[in-house]
Amino acid sequence: MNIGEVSRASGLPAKTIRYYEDIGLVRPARETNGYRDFSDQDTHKLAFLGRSRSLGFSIDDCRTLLSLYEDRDRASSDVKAVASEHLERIAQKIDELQALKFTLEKLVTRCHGDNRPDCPILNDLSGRAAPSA
Amino acid sequence: MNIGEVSRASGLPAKTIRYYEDIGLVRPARETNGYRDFSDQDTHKLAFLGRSRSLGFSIDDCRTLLSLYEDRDRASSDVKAVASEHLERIAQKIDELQALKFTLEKLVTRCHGDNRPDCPILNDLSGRAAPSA
DNA sequence: TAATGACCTTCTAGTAGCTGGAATCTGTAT
DNA sequence: ATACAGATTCCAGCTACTAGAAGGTCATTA
Repeated sequence: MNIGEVSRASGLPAKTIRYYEDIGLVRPARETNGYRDFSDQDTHKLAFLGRSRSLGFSIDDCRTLLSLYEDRDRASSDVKAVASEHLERIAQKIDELQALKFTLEKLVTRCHGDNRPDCPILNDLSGRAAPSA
Repeated sequence: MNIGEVSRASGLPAKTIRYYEDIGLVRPARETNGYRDFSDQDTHKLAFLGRSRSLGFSIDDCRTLLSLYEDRDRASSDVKAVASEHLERIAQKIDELQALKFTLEKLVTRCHGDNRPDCPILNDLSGRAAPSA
């Protein structure tokens, strides 16, 4: 399979697939003309990567997951550990963003948003008002 | 004021302050020995930047906010617009992350996490199970 | 005076994960 | 023959810093 087909099949841009080869996530064969020749397994691997990335796993996590996936003797606890840590980071990120959102909402609400220059948002940023978070 | 003092005063690492000069956010004077010489205004500006960045504004937003801050005739509606858009992006990011979290939680819960190789997480990633999101 | 150590300078390169673009080759259809 | 799609490589750029190297400056101490 040429890269274009694999791209359509996996939903990943060709550039991304080449990049994944660059960093050693896939190793497609080559045809005599130099074109990459992807096996079904390569394609499957790329779909796996696409799904993992879409769930927010880092490339490094993906590497680990992929090697666990290919290890028929892995323990599911190893997989669970990777996913749990990732989940933990996401939960933390959500908390941070929610705190930001809360602060920004207060500031935006307090700003009347008209033609006058007086602005609680700038006052906060400049440290001239008690910070809201 | 030397960069070290300003760093302590603003809470920003010296490296970051130099970087901010590089990209034109501050333009401190120079002493004869080549050291940067920060005015109170520079320091204030850096504190403004630090607070803005801590609220998650992009450098580009910071640039805008800073110019609005320094424009005594600005309309507060301009500031509010920048902040509202930022808020919007944050809210959207939170939504995305919550969807991820939901999916991952389901997967992690379904995985028993023991010594056996069978793993619903890998099954999902490999596309062998109906995706959970 | 010399040495030490803290502080400052500039420069380059690296981080994550691609993405865009240029220059060039291959394959297919007209 | 020509056009055009699709393939190749390589280099640069994106965000917002951060690490590190090589070296100059300042203040204190022996």
